[in-house]
Amino acid sequence: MRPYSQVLERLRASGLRPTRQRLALAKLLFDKGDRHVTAEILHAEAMSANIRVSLATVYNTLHQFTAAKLLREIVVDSSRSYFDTNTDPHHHFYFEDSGRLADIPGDQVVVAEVPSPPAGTTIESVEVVIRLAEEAA
Amino acid sequence: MRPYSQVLERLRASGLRPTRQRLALAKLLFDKGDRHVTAEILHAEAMSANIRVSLATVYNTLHQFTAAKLLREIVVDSSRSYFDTNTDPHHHFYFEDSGRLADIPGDQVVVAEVPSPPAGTTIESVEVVIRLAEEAA
DNA sequence: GTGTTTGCAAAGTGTTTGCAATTTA
DNA sequence: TAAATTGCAAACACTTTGCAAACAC
Repeated sequence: MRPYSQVLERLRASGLRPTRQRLALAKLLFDKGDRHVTAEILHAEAMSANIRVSLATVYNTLHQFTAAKLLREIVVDSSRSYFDTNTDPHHHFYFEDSGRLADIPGDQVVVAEVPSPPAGTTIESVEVVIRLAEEAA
Repeated sequence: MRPYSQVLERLRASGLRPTRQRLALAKLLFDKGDRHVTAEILHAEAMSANIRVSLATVYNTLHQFTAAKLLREIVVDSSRSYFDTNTDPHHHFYFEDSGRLADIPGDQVVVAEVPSPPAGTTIESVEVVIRLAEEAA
């Protein structure tokens, strides 16, 4: 977890001014434990919390937070971007029917034998996504 | 590898008429070994091969082939869809700078300890993507 | 002939951008 | 007050859709 109190210093360290919008979005993101949000979800939450923020600013903020390593972007759906408040290396369940994303807890997935990267490249990340269908087999 | 010769029967089995466009696209896809294409790439290839196909038909065909299990869709980039002619379970390197996708050969990645799926769900697939940055560390 | 498929152009969706007005330091 | 940030609307890239013409069986 990344307490909201750390956010202010993190923003400063990244040269991001702690504006009303950024602080409010940070509060929504980091006050409730680990979360997976899309821009649209976060914008809707801000609206219901009576925070006036444009969708464009939500997009900007999500990307700035990602650059500041407060968030991690997760690619599971070619039509939407997800952002994860848990930036530690870990993996995901993706519920295909509902579009929900969930962390796979702890070390429940282990990738053994990671291959060495092709010459001239470096491994940025190793991501495991387990796609799930709702309903039993 | 899935020889082109099997395609015709596969199409019939899926209730897809072997039209000029579908056969030509199948030839492009399956005659050259394992491939990773986007709709735009395949359309461009068809154009240079003097095959008259609209982009809309390329999209339709890619989805129909995917439904017929001749292709597998790979999600690595939230702005483009990739299709893989290798439908066997396997994993991928993704070259973030160039947008290229490559199979990780054989058993060079092993996911040990796949967690059991949450109640009421079935595992559809386990996908590993190793994201690569070009240039050495 | 009948139902399927195609191609086009228009519509759709999620995301980004240009720029004037506003806010922060 | 200088520089950063916001909000809006327009622009964007990729993908899907509606429908008449062309095609497969």
